[in-house]
Amino acid sequence: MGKKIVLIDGHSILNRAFYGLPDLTNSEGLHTNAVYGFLNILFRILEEEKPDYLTVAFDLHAPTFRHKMYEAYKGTRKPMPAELKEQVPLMKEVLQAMGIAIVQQEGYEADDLLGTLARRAERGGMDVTIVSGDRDLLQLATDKTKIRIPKTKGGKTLIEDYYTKDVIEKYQVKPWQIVELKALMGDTADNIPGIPGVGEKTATKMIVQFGSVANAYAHLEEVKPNKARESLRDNYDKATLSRKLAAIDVEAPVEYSMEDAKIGDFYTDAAYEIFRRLEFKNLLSRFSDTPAAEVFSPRMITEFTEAEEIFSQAGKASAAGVSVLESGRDLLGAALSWEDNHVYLPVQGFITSGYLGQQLDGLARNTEVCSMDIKGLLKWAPHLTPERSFDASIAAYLLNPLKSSYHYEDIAKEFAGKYLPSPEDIFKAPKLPSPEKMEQEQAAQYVCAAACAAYASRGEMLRKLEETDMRKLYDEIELPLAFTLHDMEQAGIRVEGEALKAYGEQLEVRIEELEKIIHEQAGEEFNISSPKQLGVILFEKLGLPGGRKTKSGYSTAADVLDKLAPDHEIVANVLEYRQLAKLKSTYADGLAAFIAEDGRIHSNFNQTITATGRISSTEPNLQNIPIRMELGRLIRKVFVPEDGYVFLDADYSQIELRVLAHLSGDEKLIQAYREARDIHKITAAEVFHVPFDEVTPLQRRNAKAVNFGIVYGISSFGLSQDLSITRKEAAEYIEKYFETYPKIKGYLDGCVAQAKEKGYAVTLFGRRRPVPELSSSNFMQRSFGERVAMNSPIQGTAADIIKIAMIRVNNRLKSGGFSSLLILQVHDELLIETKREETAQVAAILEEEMKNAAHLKVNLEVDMEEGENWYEAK
DNA sequence: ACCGTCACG
DNA sequence: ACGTACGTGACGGTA
Repeated sequence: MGKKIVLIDGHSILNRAFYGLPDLTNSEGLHTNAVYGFLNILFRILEEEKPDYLTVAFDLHAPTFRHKMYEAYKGTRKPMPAELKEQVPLMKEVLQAMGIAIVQQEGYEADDLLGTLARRAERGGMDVTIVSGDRDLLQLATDKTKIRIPKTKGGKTLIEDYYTKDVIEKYQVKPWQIVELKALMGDTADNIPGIPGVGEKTATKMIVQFGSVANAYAHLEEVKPNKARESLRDNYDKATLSRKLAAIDVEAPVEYSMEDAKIGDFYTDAAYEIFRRLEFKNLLSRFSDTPAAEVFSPRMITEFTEAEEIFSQAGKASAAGVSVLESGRDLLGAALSWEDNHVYLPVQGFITSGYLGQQLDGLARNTEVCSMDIKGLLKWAPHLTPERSFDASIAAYLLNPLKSSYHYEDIAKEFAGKYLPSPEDIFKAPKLPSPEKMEQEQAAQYVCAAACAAYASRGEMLRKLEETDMRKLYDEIELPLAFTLHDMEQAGIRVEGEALKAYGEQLEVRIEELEKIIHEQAGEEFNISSPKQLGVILFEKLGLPGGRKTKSGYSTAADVLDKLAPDHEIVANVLEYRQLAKLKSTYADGLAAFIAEDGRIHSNFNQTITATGRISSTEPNLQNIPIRMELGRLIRKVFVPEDGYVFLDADYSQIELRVLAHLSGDEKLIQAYREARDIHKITAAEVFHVPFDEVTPLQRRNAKAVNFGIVYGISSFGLSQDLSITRKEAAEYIEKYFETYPKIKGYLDGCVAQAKEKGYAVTLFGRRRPVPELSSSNFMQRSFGERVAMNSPIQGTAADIIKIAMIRVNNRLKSGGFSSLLILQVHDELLIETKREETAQVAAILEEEMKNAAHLKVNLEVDMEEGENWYEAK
């Protein structure tokens, strides 16, 4: 069988990959999406083709003959974005490290190199595959040379293949005639002029009829239609030049040795090193002999006396990794990892979950317990303390809060240089099996690896936290907070299931009514919940003026429909239907599904999700329970305290604006808060130059929107959208605002400048958020980065402050022997289920700790309510 | 799995 | 010219 060579058009594929993939950066901020996409396409091609030889061709930057020629014709190629430009040398470096031949030559474009090498290889009896995103290359197709064109469609890469017959099928001409086609129709992307007035259709007809441009001129009188004939006659020079521009040189004097192109082992040390630097972790797994082979077989402990001995041994270490395997409410086993010891203790016989918990609690008397998830561990070992714990996920989150997940194998690799087997490696499956189905050997490896990762990464992570000035943030806020969040999750919140059900049924009645009315008004039945179908009904059948568009059709978002409400009665009904459907599905039915056997909902509070330092709530989300609309707000009546208890709810008054006053040091804003009056009204009075008492409600509303805008990273467009005013007016408001509070602008600009310089934004307590978007050449991305740089310190500082308050409130309730429980946090609000007799004391503690969580240049004010349910307490 | 929508701060 | 406000999570529909 003949040998096979794959030739790749380097720039073209890099380009495709760049525009086809979202922006990726490694933690140094280096853009890597194009390189990553290129490699994925490369590996796919190699798997499919299994070639013997491989070469990648690049253009050199020096102007070539053909470039010069089309510069003469308005050379309007867009400059390469900086994010792509920096990846070109990187790509070459990667290829070199993988031992892949690169060909590039002064005076020749990649096309010419590819064409020349393809012909040479074919003459040598080889099968040839050329990979490019550029259809120009189709002229090189033969029966032995296949052109492959990758296309990204909806995230998937489809590859179109062309031999001679495929080109004929698609373009009705032979491959070499593509040149003739281009000579006539031109190619704007390549700045080939072509013949004016001749497009694809006419050109194809002519070439099918005459075979070539030269022959068309030879039979000029037969050319039809008349217009094309005249244009052809008048533009002989253009045709000749265009043909020259379109033709790929297949006889370039390329210096090239087939020997260098022979495929060897890509998975070299150098390649490994560079993949690691670029953080291509799923490509790293292709390295068969990587240290990922570090498989350890944990010692299995099944005898009670052995277990005793193990805990005694581990207790002598200064630190030990701990991880548990659980299923629902059961503990299945625990792993310990310290120094060179890896043990797994399945729950069985005398080794009960209670025993393991006790031992783990005991371990923490002298040993620092290192875990990937301290909050989760607390379920089994409730007496752990922040003083003797380490949480690797939280540390990793602080060091880079932008990651979407914190897997133990990534953390071990990054911070301990350890290559631990991932769950996929261990279970040889793409997804983690359910705990009860795990083989015990594999379960042991898995749980032990997690324990090992936490233990082994501890030193380096703490060092990095010191280095980044976040050690205090970690020690005094984040780690203690995990304990507070654990308490809150355990506490849960009582929900009246029956009342919730009744609420849902009430909604259902009205939903069915509305459905009938809407279908009647539309004149047909359709799914109102489908934006697609709704769009067709509203904008096509009923002919309403369709405004904004989305990727998949008309936008039917509430703000769009609001504007259409006067045009047709159906719109208001749709809006009401939407509102009710949301309440029913997400809240009435949604929440009911989460009521546990104790009659309470135990939400998860996640500490390692948000970019800014806020916590998030899931399964269910209790941080977005309706309040703005009365109908939704009623749901809060089903959230009730235990008998003999009441709710105390306290929220910070405009904490973000107060933080802004502090961070900016603007005396005027600080003064406004010292006067403790209505801040939006004061702002309105100042911005609109009217006496305080004459501020109209509209002026106050506008001022309030500006205040919000400032916190979000102001833009005139955003403000204009919010207030339904012109951009110009919005810009004027902003300008007046900056005049009113002169230090704010300087502060915000400083935030951007600092984030640009350092690469991250910082809160008052040292929390960092990287802002890689700031170095983007894309206007939209960069603007986003600027807003983020302005918003993150404000939102993040507010998050830091309420976290401090939570920890202190919770600790005081516990140490003070109170029965009251902190049960919810909603960003600027805390909810306590308070024993009636303790109400006054708890209220005092809550207020005191919230107000004193931070001492800013303005006081932190707290509004507090008491109630028999959450509706009343807010 | 992704989009559009909408609930909250 | 570009086309957005910052931060989340859950749902139903659609591919």
